[in-house]
Amino acid sequence: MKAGFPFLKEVFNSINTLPEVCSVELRNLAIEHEYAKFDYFAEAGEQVYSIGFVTEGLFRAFYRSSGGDEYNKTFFMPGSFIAPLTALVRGKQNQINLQALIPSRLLIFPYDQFTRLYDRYPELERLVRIVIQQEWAKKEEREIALVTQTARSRYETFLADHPGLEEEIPQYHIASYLGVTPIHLSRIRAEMAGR
Amino acid sequence: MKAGFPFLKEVFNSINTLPEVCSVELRNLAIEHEYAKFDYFAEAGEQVYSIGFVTEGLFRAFYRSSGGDEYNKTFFMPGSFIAPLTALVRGKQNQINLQALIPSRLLIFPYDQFTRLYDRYPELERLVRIVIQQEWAKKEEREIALVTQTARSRYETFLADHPGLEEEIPQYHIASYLGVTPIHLSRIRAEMAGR
DNA sequence: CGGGCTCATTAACATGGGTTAAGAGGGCTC
DNA sequence: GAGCCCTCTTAACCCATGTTAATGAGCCCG
Repeated sequence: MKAGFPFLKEVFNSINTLPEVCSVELRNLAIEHEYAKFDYFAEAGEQVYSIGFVTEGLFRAFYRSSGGDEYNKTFFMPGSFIAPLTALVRGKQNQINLQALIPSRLLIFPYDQFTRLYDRYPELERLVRIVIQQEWAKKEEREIALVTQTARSRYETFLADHPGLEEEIPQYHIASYLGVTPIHLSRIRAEMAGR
Repeated sequence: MKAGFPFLKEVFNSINTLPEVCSVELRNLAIEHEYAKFDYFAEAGEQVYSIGFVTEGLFRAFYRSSGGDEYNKTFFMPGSFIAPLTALVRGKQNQINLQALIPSRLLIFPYDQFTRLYDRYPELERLVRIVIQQEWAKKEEREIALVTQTARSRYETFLADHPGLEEEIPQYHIASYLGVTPIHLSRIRAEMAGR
């Protein structure tokens, strides 16, 4: 039961130390859930109420355009928060799909109960603020890369940032993350190998 | 003296109500500074120590590539926080230029003293968390738009999101924000007018 | 072992947007 | 009013990347 919780506690404490009572409340709030390959934690079109913490496996966040094309925004490795944040924050219908790419496990928290803990544990709110700040900084880097770098150098950055991930998932997921077609990624790979 | 402070207080209270003592401390911490057109609040290459709040005018955040090309990330209207957040959070050298596009005014806070207030005023930390969450959501939308939409529809979105701004700044700033050359923006405009 | 899958590669062609260059219009200053 | 600078536009050409289509490799399953 809640086998992933010690891992969560370890990750949280490395960001901002929480009082023991707060950890206990978090543990009581969490449910642990297992995801098979291709299962969804959240889907576009739904109302959403939860945030998750990845304890095992791998997820992706992707956006599906009206034409049906998919664009991968982020990969989530163990130790990350995973949440349809925009929908939760704005109370709007979710636009972002969160899907397991391999068999995975999450600790899941009801968002309203989680945020209600902020009132009693400012340490938790601080932890969340810090995590979101870091995510904001990552997004800034990615935004700049998308506009100023070529697809090839974004691929090189991806390889450096996600060691080993290339072997675990199909290349079209990586292409989608880079914002190019699988055909073009294939060309880039040919070009990199050829010289 | 600190003419912009009532405006800051109004904006802050519309996000999360702060205790009066906290407002007083904030006011004591702030210095007000005037910026002429093209003055910088922060420049790439510096160490940075402050966050600002725009009370009048207009700023842009831009990234300058190694080749010297500029890419505009954000425009800051009155009522916004403005800060080189990535550099502040990571303690690294700043990469992002923050520049006034018209004569402007900021309320400026030393970042370390501002964040130290979080310990005594969780309400302030909550306010910051909420603001950053909203900014994160905006960045998500922008990221998706950059990858999935054509330059023309990004321009249409820009016009809807920034009413009136087009008349205030040169078009090359808008082009840069859209991630295209001024030449191409001109083509888009011709195409939109022609039909 | 043969027939479908899925995924990656390759080629031919199409297109969005970059680059270079030239010119036009508006607003300065002297 | 002449010259100058800054901004925007237009045109010609070029390249990165998308699209469509065909081929091949690996794999699963009956």
